[in-house]
Amino acid sequence: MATIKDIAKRAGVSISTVSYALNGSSKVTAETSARILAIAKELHYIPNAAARNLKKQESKVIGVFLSDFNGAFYGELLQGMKEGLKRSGYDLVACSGKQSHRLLPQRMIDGAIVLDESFSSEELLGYADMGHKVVVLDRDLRHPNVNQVLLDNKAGARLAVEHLIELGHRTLYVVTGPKGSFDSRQRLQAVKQVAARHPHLRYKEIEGDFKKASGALAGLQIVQELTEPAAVFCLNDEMAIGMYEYLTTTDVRVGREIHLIGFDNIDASQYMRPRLATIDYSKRMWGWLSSEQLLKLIAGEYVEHERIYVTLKKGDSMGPAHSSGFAEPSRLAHS
Amino acid sequence: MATIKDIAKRAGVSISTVSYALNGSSKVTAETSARILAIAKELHYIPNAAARNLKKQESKVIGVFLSDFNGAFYGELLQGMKEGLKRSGYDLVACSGKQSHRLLPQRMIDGAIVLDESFSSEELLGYADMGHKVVVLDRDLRHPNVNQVLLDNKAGARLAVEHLIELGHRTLYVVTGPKGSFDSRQRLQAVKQVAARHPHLRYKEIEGDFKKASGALAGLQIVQELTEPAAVFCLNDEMAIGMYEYLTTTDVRVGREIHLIGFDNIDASQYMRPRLATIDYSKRMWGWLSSEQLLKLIAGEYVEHERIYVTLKKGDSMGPAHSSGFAEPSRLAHS
DNA sequence: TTGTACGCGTTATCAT
DNA sequence: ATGATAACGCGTACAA
Repeated sequence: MATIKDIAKRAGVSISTVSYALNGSSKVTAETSARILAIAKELHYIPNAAARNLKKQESKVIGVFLSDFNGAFYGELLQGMKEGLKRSGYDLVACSGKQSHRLLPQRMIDGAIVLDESFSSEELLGYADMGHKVVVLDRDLRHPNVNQVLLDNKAGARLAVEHLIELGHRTLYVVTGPKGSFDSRQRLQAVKQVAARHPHLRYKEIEGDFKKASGALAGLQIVQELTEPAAVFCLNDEMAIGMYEYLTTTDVRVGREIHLIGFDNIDASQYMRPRLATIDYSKRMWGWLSSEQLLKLIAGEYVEHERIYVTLKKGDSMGPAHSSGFAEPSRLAHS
Repeated sequence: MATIKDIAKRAGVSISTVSYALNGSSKVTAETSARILAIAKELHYIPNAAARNLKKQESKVIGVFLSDFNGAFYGELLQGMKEGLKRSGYDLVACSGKQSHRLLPQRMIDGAIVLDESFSSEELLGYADMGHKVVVLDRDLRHPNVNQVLLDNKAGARLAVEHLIELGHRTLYVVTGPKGSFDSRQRLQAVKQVAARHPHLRYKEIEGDFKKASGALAGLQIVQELTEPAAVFCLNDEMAIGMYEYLTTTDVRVGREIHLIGFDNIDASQYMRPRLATIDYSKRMWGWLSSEQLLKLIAGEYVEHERIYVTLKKGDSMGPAHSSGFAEPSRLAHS
């Protein structure tokens, strides 16, 4: 490991001259500088991050904390973050698990983007109090050092429910996310608001956990009590797809007896036939904006909370309520 | 930011005493130690990683370099790595993109696991020469500081081809990965070896890139020239699923006119109906073993290269060749 | 228990 | 105008 000392010795100058040369300072003559650069290259010199970080009190790395690495839309989200950091000199590392939280207070990273319910708000506030900068994507957390970049969950849920009401549906099942989920709570709240304005709508909740299997399970339950066409709003696409896949093993047809709509428009949704109706938003922009906000926070700029707008993505999995006459109840196999 | 200096001042002792107390050394009396710990907690003391890393010449973080964050099996793979590091005191961070390579030479991480073709072997060897520890999952790279944990690609490809030959297939399309891919090259090589032993096998290559779309494209091409049942070996599941999904839009039925087998057994494969035949292996074990190997490398232990064994996962997407009579060529719509 | 050198790069200050 | 000296950031660990 070559250090600036080695270079200085070899070049016959002091370490400060080397440092200045390496940092392109005008305090060194062009020739000296060139000679030093040449020697640095020759020795494969690479500055030690620990030393630099210690002095500069920054690492030029930002961390994103995810609940796991399985999330169906993490790819695009992280891609967006990387784009937001492209020209900033910052690098992005993805972390998961309580263990890795230490990177923030220990200052190995200059800031954090959090999309992980299991990262407690108390812990986060503690770090914020210590001066660390955080952007949250999954909760309503107010602190000068915390910025929010949240999905417009309520608008999305409203769009979904109003869409199925317009299509004439009068029976609505809602499959929720886990109790602790901010997104799930917000979406559910909006569903209730809309439902309250439509008293003719029969409305029932089924608890899920945002994972595929819980969607399949909810599907099983719905099929068993199905007597007329029903609309199902799965609060995310993963559950919708889980239910979808379960339904293909029964005689119940999606878009006929059961009408499905999800939330997230993950990659797999576009491949379903009939296509899964869902709520769409740009994961790339979400990531991009998050990193932008964090950079501003780190730079000490004032930033307002941001909201990611959503749109309705129609699909034949959610059709009009009346076209299916339920003429043959025998089709409803209970497998 | 409280430092050991602050604690020392408050406790009326020297910084070295504080350091010993914090590190649980027996050189400090229990009372003093307790007092110091209490003050540390009170001041919300957290050691500065840069200072510690600088002194200890290690960061207790290892990095995994991925080509992107979209990979269908990264979730399980990374989960396996985390398990391998569980009790080691090391944390895992995932990185992507050339930018982030600096973390290794700058010593922000103590070692690297590489699954990213775009991370060049030259660069990697350079780092290995500088003493950095690396585990590669995607190439044959020999160096004292580099360990390989590779899939048994050849066995897998052999299993796949022999399976379809046993089922009576005489026409085989192989959809390859990108040219630079080590996995693709190895799999292809094994295919050729088996094919050479079965001269009656008509065998044709189609170039793909391991992504969904290229599978669909290959499907289009195959359908257009299809005159009798054919077996298709997509060198990974993503392409197989791409082709699968394309075929559902035509009159060609998977498992009848076209028999499909993939490689990887990604999550989505189990949901296809008929199920996608594929080559299976434990992503969790792959990750687990990789991190184990890296830890040993870092510890200076001697480690041999490892190989991840694979198994054949049968599925109805690959049925016997003879059951489909091709009685109605009109079924082959060219949509 | 404590003083202190050390790890390494940055930068203000001082000397030529 | 150039470049050298030294303090600094913070925690570790040896010598005293």
